[in-house]
Amino acid sequence: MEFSESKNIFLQIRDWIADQILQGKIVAGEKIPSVRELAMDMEVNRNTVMRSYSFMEEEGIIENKRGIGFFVAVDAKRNLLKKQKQTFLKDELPSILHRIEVLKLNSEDLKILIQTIQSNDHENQQ
Amino acid sequence: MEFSESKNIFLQIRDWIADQILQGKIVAGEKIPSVRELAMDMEVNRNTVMRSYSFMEEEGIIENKRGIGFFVAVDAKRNLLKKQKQTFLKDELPSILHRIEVLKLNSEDLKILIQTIQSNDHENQQ
DNA sequence: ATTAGTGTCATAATACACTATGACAGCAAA
DNA sequence: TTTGCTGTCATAGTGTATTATGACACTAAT
Repeated sequence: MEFSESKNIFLQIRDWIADQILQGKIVAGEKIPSVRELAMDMEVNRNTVMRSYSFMEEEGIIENKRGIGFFVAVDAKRNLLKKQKQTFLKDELPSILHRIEVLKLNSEDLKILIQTIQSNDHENQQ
Repeated sequence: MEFSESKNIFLQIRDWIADQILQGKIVAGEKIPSVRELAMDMEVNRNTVMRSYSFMEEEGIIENKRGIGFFVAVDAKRNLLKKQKQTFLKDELPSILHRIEVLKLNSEDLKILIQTIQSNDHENQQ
């Protein structure tokens, strides 16, 4: 995995796992990679992955079974959706809006963005 | 100034100055705060501000006059606009799109976003 | 010439993310 | 019971952002 320089690695790992859950690639009750295994795959230290997992455990999106490993919590996806939606609209969107205003980006520059939003309008199921 | 934990302070200072320039609050040729002064205002070390300024000098958006201070470069605004526009569309927009897809945010959730974009459509000058 | 304001350089100390490694306990299967 | 997975804890080392200070050269104004 390729990491960004500007953000802590253990948070990027967390974000990656969370994204897997939101995309449905990992479902509730399913086991996630062991600390050692993921550390190997991502060419990262065990302690760093451990930190990500501890962090996610406190958030309640994964749970530990002693001697076995970590598993996706039952309401992980629902909680992640709620929390991230709130974070995005409240914290990230304002800076995005400011960016768009300052850079004077118009409908043509952001055609893909508008298309993406509109395609979500036609999906009312859940 | 309030700093985010996740990003380097000297980069946040750079972003702040760049934003002032893009907004036209500081114009070409104008003097920006001295290293010591800005450090005081932002409650940050001199060396940290110095790092921001050195960084911006390498980028060509500010210039130094020995013994006097730093000044906004002539093409600073134009260069910043070009560079940031490119960075936004190429690096940041993709992750925003992915976020919108995963969180299934629709036109109603992002009403303000769409309005902001459309208001830029009616500004064809510059 | 003196004073005060500029940037600049050097040094040391602090804080923290990340790494490297070893050791130990719990669990499951052979 | 042994083997091989799990997580967990402890310890030490590295790199780097940030802080804290001091000192020096340049410029402008008195």
